Amino acid sequence: MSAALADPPPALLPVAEHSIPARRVIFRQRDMHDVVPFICHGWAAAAVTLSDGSRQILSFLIPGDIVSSSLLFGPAAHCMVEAITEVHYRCFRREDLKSMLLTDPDLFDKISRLWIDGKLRAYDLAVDLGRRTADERIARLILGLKERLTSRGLAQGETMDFPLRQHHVADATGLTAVHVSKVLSEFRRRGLIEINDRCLTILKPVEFQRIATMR
Amino acid sequence: MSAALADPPPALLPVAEHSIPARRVIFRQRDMHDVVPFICHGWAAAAVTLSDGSRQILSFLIPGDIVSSSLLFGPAAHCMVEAITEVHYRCFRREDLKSMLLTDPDLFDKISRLWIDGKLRAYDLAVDLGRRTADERIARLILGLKERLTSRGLAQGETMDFPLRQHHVADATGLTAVHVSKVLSEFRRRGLIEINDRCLTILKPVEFQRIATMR
DNA sequence: CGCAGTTTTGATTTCTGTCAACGTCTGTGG
DNA sequence: CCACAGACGTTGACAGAAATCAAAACTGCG
Repeated sequence: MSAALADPPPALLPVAEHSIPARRVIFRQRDMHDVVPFICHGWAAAAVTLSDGSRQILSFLIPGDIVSSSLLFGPAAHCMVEAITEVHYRCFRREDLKSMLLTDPDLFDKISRLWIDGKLRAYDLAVDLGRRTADERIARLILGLKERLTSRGLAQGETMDFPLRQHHVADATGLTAVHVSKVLSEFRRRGLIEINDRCLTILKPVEFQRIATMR
Repeated sequence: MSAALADPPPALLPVAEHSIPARRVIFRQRDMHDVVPFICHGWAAAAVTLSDGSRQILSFLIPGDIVSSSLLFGPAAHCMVEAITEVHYRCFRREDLKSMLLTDPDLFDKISRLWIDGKLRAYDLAVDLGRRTADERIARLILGLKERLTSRGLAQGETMDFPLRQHHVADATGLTAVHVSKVLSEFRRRGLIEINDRCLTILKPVEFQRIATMR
């Protein structure tokens, strides 16, 4: 189960709410903020862009996620965030959160959990990118998303929303969109998964899981 | 400059000091601890091992590093730590650190800095593994280590201790030891670096830097 | 000395990227 | 309602990067 601040502390009032259309950048790598934004609706991606234009997506953000958890501690976001679908998010003042943090040990634990989870996911990503094949990476991405969605009550059994384009999958797995297309086609051909209408269903959970955990 | 707790808070006394010989595991992925260990001498590696035996090194630990920064918040280390050289480290009680954390805002900032740095390095690693070639990854690993050593006064100009075996470099960069050997040979042949006696010197800093930042 | 761990080198294979062409879908404006 | 443009997805031929395999030399050490 992944930690999330699905219910922000009731004493805390958002200072702003925003709505952003799909494919729009929410904020850039060098931006500074004194607010901490939480996603309440839609999907986004946190990414880094290299000077040759290639991108690495570090994490997909779904409802309940902090947009950039380093904003909890300082004004630097450190990565670019882009809306995938239409996104609604709410901002809280960092100063408010910080002072609550020091007085409310419960909130402190919640935030620590959030941080540790984020770091573990960053490490998992590194392991995937460093040591796994294209098939494994893609299967693991899908299963990881499904697990996170499930833990927030946002999945329906083996079916889940899947608004990602193949280039998102490519940018997240360190592959090219062309290769992602080939791997997904092969998954479909083998009857492992099905993608219709921006929804993904895992048809053979056991076999699919095996691909993700080959090593 | 990378954050480090080179000088632990003076009021805090280590509850234990240890010395571990080279190549010995300091602790395992599933171990639980109520102490937070800091390296005071030697190099170690934090790694994850997959079931087929392949490993991904997530970070090299040098003097001043917390052995596993997730230990600040909970008893789970989440990865294996192995000594590369002989290592000396000191342990502090998590409970002591935690209660100081809530009273001493200065320490709080220091620790936040440490966390953010750790996470940024995890993200950098993911970007390197996902989007860069073997040459770039190896050059960046070397330069990253040099920078961290320099910021702690542990490097001598363009020369630094380099106790890593080629398999360490391979495990950290997602490559094989064979390929690392070929790339390092090529670097040497081009007169970019020199490795003698477990010491590495960057002979052409500008050119070497360029390899690391090609994209 | 002998042994285990390391490094080097070359031949070959596998995986993934690149390039290019084409088909589909979606939303927009006439 | 249709035409069109841009984004997206698919496919095949080919190229390139790194892995794998194998053998041999080197290193440090009990």
